[in-house]
Amino acid sequence: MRKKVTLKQLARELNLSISTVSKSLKNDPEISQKTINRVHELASFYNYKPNALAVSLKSNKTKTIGVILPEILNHFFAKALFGIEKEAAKNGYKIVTCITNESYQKEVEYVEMLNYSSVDGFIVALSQETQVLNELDHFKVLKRENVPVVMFDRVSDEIDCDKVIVDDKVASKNAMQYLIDTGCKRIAIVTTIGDISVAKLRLEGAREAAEANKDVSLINLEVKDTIIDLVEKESNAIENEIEKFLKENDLDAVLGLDETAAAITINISHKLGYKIPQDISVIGFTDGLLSKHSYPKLTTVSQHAEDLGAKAAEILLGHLVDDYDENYKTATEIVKTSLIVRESTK
Amino acid sequence: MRKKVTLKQLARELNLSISTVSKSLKNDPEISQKTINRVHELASFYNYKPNALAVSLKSNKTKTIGVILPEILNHFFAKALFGIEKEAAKNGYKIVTCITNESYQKEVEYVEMLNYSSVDGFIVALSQETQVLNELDHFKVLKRENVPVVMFDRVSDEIDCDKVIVDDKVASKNAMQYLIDTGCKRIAIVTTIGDISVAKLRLEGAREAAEANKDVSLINLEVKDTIIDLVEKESNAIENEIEKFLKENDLDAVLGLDETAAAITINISHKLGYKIPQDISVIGFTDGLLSKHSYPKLTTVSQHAEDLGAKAAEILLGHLVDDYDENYKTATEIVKTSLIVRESTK
DNA sequence: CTGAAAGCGCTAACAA
DNA sequence: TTGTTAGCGCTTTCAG
Repeated sequence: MRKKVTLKQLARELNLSISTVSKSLKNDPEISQKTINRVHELASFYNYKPNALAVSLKSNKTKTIGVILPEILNHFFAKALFGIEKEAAKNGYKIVTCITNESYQKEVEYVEMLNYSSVDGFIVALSQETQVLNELDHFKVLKRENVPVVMFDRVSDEIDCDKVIVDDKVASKNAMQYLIDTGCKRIAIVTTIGDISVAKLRLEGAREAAEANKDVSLINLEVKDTIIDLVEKESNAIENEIEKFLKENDLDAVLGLDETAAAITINISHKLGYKIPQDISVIGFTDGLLSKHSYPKLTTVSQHAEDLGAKAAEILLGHLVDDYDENYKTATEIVKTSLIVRESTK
Repeated sequence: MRKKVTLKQLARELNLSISTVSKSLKNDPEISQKTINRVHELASFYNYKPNALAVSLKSNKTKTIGVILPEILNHFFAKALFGIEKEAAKNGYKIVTCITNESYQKEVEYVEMLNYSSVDGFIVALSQETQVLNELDHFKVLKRENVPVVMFDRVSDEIDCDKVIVDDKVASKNAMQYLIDTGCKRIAIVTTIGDISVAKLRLEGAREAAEANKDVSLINLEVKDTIIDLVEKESNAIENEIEKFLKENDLDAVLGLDETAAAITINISHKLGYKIPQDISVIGFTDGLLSKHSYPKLTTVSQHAEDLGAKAAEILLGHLVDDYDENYKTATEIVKTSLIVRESTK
């Protein structure tokens, strides 16, 4: 078993002191060029790399950011993670990812664990349960210890930190307006994620658009089920509920507040013999795989998840530089959504 | 800014030496119960947690495992990651995740970076490019340094390490046989992932099943496109190619070697007015979101990605215990697949 | 130009 | 029962 080479060993082989070797590796001008060359040569011969742990212990920086996500089996968060990872890698940072599975308890544990592993900062999207309980002390600790946090998508007003969100309300309003503009009058909202902050905003936006057009009626179905169940189960319960709802209501459009709701609506419509978009228009949220591979393809609100993740990472990394002002004022960045019109609307 | 409390501070406040405090925290029997109690009390008052970096530097263990995935915008890998994360968390391990985006270069960089961050071990699924180039020196380095590696799904014979795979050949054979058993005779194979190891195995399996039934004919379409493009683009090119293929060939079944291929086949069939499964049966691989939310729902080979990930983690963790035998013989674990019959087959 | 020494926070062998 | 010391690998100040 070959062990990793250390400064000490290089120093010994070169008959130099550890500190000289260390400085040489950094091309410190106070070291002679000749020595610097000798050191570099041997170092690259052994493929020397400084031990990251030791550097971190000394510098109190790990070049690691903790990412806490509620789910990963969800295109939106997967894509955001992708954006985060890309941005982090570009700047020589690693990410350590924890998935709370929408559990408050897990979230608390992970925040603690990562904090004690000395991550340099956090990127967080809150779990559903955390949002419902509105318990955020675990983040207040970070605040007190001055660990930078950036929240995205699932954020909380209780915590004063940088945030990156999507303007869900406007997005939803626009989507609704699009349906209205294309002649839809009896529009239903279908959601399977009623509990979380973004769904509430989306609902509000849709309401506003509907209320501004007096001949439009809005019907609301909230499928009571957690997000996790949806992904894990065959989810017939949800489908049945949506089927019943579609049969009982005479609709000409559905706005799904999440991708699954929209996808299921499309499939149930087929089953019931409704033509899309002739009989019924459908719009969804989150431009994921389901939207691209449904039939017909789904018109959808794209939240630009990757950009969102990248943006969150960018902001966090900005706080990780040396000369970071402790008393700076936090900001909330709003990433614009766009309505991607495909074939499920007129 | 409140800083984290250290042993030193506890020691000072208690008028004890650092080592006494350290031992007390571990309930070392050579320390008096009284002292132990005092220490514990103050420690929990300050919510003391040992600095993970220092512990790691000392012990040469980080309680972190490096996970290298080709993609994350892919249900299979996302699910595997979920399984890994769960298993790791259960054992007090963190994971640091890197996404190669199917690039060899990135894979090399990440392996190096994580190795020099002293992860305790690796869980890897090879990138497409790595498999095509068949360049695996970056893993041989790990072998030499005795860093445990477990590969899953996308593995290589060149590397002697534990592996967790799915029996793709058998799975594919069974899927094919199922089509044959339900009366299909003119069966096509559609794939968009021809380059990677698993696709080749799946193709082989399908061939074997077809050849064993002499009245069955097999037609093959390999859509030349990388996986990444598929996910990122609207991918009309692929759809057009599949559409042309379906029109030109008189088929009664399609076996998609990846989920996307199967999902697109279903949608194109709708477009062409073919009834599923009456006119054409479809089977896919990877029981992801698309399979559950297609219409009709897709009969699919489930690779049990979560179990696969969990298994890989379990094996790796087994090597991370103290008394690990250096010269143990590596093994390849095969996770059974199952055919989930839904509505896209007779 | 080079080296000795202290220290990051912790553990563990050894002394007292 | 408690404390001293050395050391994990590195950086950095200060001396030589």
